[in-house]
Amino acid sequence: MSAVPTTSKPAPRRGRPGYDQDAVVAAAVELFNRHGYEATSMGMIADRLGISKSAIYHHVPGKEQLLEVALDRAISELEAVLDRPAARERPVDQRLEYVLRAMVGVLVDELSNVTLLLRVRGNTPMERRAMERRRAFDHAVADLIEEAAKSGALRSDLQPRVVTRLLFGMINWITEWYRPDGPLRREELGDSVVAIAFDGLRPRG
Amino acid sequence: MSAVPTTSKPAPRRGRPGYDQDAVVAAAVELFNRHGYEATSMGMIADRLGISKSAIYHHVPGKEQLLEVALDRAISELEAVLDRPAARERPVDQRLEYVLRAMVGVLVDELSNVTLLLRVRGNTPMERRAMERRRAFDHAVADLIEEAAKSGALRSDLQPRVVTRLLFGMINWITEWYRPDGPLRREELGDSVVAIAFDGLRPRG
DNA sequence: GTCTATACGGAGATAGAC
DNA sequence: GTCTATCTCCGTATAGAC
Repeated sequence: MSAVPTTSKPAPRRGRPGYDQDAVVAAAVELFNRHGYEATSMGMIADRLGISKSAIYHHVPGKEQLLEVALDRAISELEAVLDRPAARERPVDQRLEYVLRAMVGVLVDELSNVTLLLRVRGNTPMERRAMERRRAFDHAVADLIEEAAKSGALRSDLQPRVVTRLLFGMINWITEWYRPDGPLRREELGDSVVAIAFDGLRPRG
Repeated sequence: MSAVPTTSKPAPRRGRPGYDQDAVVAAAVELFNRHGYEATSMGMIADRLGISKSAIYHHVPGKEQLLEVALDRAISELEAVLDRPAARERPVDQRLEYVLRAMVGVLVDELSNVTLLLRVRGNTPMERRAMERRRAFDHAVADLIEEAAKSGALRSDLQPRVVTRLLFGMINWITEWYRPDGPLRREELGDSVVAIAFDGLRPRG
């Protein structure tokens, strides 16, 4: 249903060599994350790629589509997590644990695009559409947490909504510091998130 | 030592009525948080205040100082937390708990300014100075966490650096969703953060 | 403390050549 | 697929009147 084709064709392109849409979008996303979307000019993207401003318009109709392609990719990957069998066919507490780990995985794999998604403020209709999809995803995970709390798998003295926000904080903030070329692997990161979320830092007696 | 005076004079100003620096900065910060610093124009700030662009230059030498005043205020409040007696003169685990709660308090009290601080990307020397102060604060809290881990007050199977990042995520992300006019009070929020951080979500048997 | 008028550069986007 | 040239609008900042 998305208006933006992902253009992920692994087949070698024919014709004159040069950039394809994915490469242009990737360069744009890096700059959007550094300077903000609105403050990033087409000239900056062109300089980064070593081509002229107008050449970008061959790959994409305008600046906003550069953002839209990246946001669509990020939110689609997150949505896909909830459709996986492991996120649907288990006891609630195991489903929640799986989803938290999977969210960390998507964040790491799609770090730039998800970073961009999390920074969108809803200043245009397109941004609001992306935020709405994100909000639906957040709600689905919140429902999972509430279900787990009602089943007795989670402590009952905390508000599920607040818990959801705080867990999302732990995970979403990963985009602000994680570096794929660093020493920490995604699996260890997921383990740490789950460890704190379920058991906390105090040693168990 | 900051180059930017805070201009917090509660005494009524004399002379011609109009805005003072604090009011101009407050309006600017709201817009910076919505559109990003670079994408916010002096014209947008002027429109918000109902004055002309050039009138702003009476209160502040330029756009960058609007940012600097806000960042200085945010980081100063955070730094002050670590100087409080309660953050220095107790067992490490109690000091850590106090600091986490106090960070939540500062975030809530200085929500707009701290939000802005957390979104700075280091694109100018001034932004990098603010980030350096923030980094020093983060390091001080990280040292506290490491000290608590070594003393046995925290479990030893998690890397203190990763723990620090995840705890900062829970807290810093509060700027993305907390609304002061909402039903959740700062004390409850601090309690929830501490509860998850130390004990996690699993019921204790 | 605020205004109007203006300087000057850079923004997104298009036309049309190669 | 990329280029140069150009359109039109908006950016920060300044000068000087009230």
